[in-house]
Amino acid sequence: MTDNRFDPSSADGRWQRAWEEAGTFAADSNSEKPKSYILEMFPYPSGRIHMGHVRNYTMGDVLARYKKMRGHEVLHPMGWDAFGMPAENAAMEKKVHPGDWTRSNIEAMKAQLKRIGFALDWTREFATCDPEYYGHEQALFLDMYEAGMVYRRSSEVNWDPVDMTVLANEQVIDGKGWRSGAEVEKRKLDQWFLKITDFADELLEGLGELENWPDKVKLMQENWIGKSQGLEFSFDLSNGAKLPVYTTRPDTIYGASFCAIAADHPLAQALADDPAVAAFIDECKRGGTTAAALETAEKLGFDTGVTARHPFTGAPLPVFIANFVLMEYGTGAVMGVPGHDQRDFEFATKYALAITRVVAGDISQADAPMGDAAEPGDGVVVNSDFLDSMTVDDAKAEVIRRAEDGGWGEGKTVWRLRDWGISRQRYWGTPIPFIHCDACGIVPVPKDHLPVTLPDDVDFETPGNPLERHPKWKHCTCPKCGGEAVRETDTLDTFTNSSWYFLRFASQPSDKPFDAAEIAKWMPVEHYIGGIEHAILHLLYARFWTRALAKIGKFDVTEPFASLFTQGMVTHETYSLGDGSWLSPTEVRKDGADWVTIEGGAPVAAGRVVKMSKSKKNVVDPDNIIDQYGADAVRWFMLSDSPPERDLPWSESGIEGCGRFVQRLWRLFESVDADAVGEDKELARRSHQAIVAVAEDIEALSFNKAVARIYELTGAAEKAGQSESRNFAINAILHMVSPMMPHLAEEAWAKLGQEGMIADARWPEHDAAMLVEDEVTIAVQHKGKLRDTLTAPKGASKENLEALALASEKVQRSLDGAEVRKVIVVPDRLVNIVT
RNA sequence: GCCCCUGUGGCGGAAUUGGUAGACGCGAGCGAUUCAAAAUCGCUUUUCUACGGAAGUGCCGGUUCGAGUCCGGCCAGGGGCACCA
Repeated sequence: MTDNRFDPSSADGRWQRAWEEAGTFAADSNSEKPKSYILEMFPYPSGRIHMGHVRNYTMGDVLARYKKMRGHEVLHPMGWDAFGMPAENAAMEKKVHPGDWTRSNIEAMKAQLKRIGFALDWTREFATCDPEYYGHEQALFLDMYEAGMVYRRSSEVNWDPVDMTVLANEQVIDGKGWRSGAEVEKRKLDQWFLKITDFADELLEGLGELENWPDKVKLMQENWIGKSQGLEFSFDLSNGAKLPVYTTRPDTIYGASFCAIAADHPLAQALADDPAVAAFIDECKRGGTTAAALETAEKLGFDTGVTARHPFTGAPLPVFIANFVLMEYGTGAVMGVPGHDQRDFEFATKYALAITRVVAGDISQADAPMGDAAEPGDGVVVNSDFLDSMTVDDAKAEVIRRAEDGGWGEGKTVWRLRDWGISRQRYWGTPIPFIHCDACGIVPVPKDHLPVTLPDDVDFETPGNPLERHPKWKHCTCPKCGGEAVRETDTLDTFTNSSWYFLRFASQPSDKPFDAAEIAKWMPVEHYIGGIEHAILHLLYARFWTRALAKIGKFDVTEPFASLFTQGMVTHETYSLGDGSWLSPTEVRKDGADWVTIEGGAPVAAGRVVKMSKSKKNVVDPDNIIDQYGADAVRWFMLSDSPPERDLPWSESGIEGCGRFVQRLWRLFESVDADAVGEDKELARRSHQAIVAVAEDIEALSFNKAVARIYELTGAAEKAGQSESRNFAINAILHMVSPMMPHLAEEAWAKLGQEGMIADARWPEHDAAMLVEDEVTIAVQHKGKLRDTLTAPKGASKENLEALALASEKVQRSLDGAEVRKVIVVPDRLVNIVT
């Protein structure tokens, strides 16, 4: 008796080795074929592959394998985003070297990835902590320095007191460190910066050409870059100084009743000799920056006694130090227009300042009283002398024109985006390749001295930067004067590592970061797939690096990722005991309709379906699932049911269903009678239709729809009697599932006596003539409701369809003798009778 | 507060973009096979129904011969930004 089951435990590994030995997925850049670069965001080597990785890489894998079947030369690489703080945390907690910890994690995760059978080109694998990689990164950084894109300045930084490092604005969430969760402090430090603001305009404009990016991500980047246009002008102050302010509403200038400056504005600092002023400034700095604190924070001001002269009316406006004005945005000073800005309104109410209407619905409402809130909306300008009855937009332009003509102000664009602070006081990162010399100042490390490598002997017993404390590492000679000097001990933010890795995958010469000709062959990435959490940081930085390197003349690519796909999370039900403690899915079982613990049978509450996380214990380990069901069932599950951009709820019954389908397909493949003859036209037609539809679905990344179509055709083939058409259908199914369930497909391919591997096979051809149905089902409606369906030959005339519809007994019953006023016929689709 | 997205059976979700709502999967039920079980196969599964039908895609209204799809107004859930002048 033959065992007619597919056995993944023997087949999976066998085919994985076969692909590896044949070099099936190694990309040949000299190939004449059209090129496809498929990339998933490379993982941080945290220790284990989780289901989120599996979902991400399965999607990319289906695309890579499909593209190969379509005759493309595919680059589908994998590597490791290997620098970062968890390695240092592990070093501190477990007394291991960050490098050793990282490399053993890579080892383990690579073995896990290989078990899933991904079509990866492992020959291009690298980790960002390889000195070769970060050495080239240092070279690129020096190129950017030479091009004036890097600078150093003393700046107030976000200091994380727990991790003892500086954080980028992007890494501060609600005033807390993104990793430690500690309240972030302000400190002044000399920091390295990348001039991303020089690229603000093109990064914003470039979004326009990214047609295949989700609107959501583009919108988030647009908001992050935050372009606004307005007027910058200076008030003459009563103390003889000038006060530059920035406003996006110059049209409301006649409504200004005060000025407000930030607590750390130079003018405020100059007045800080007065203890009352100093006390107020201190109070402003203490204010929390959390969402909740801001929501409830009262608008506070301190009248400096100085007044500003209104540029048109000459009226004296009081100048306040105010807690709601930010030094980092615009000029750190604003004109307060209470009538049409909510913050100004609240401030004016508190300090009894004039609230004047200068915008109204129309000119006749100029004297309409203000309500209990500002009116920031559109309208016409009133109570504003020469601006009266102009639209808001015209008035803006007019005020800017007069300011420029009068030489007291100019139209200006202001960005929310700040320069990217890249200094990190950390060991496990790319050393910043600069040397500090007392005689020569800051000197770049000569390129032939690169890489500046990290020392191996480091101690993590005390917090802070181990490079700073290292006895020898930072001491060196100045490349310029040969005198004693010290190295820069800051390392680069890890986001720099992931800002160009896709270039290194495409081309990896040893003597330079990449080769322009090779980059031209592969870039841009055709499909980039990863999590929505990188919508701003990583994706903005990678776009910036690509544009910066293009500007230096490294290549012609401006946008690195032609199409972006952000996949949803893998979620799972949560389980908890009465005391609120979480239980892992392996600790519970279903007892009838209820959940109980496996040990002890205690009642368990099944909670919300949320992202798999260690803290909620609702994680499922891919390794265990692969042991149980094989790689193909897991891959199939990842593609089934949920649209890829949405969350995928993991379920035990779902994976079981996938395991069943793997066996069902195997039985179908085994049922092939190679000598079968005869045509089954209906099945043949459905096969051709599926070939077209599944291809379209895969190209649109609608894997759930492709899966559903494969189920349908499988069901039809199972029910059909033996025929050539049935063999054609099964062959089509085998090819269509091969990107999704490659091990099963190879095993069946071999068993059916086919040459070579299906990984090298082509996507099946369809016959356009076979797609057309000869009969169609026509819906018949009356009063907008479906009354009957009828079968008609495709292309039947309107008259025929109308006659057929009216002949229907059900339709006649519904008409009940009513007069037919109109009949709408949509050929091959429906007849709608109007009475 | 501002901006954006999403609401369809018990569940995940389809619906050629204005043309038969609920494909496909999961779950559930009934049956076949079996000494029994697993596995497998078949049928049923939106709701109500006086079995003729009627209602139904978060709610209210509109446009249309026809609305899950378009428009207006709500409600709920999720996400992003956040004192950005």
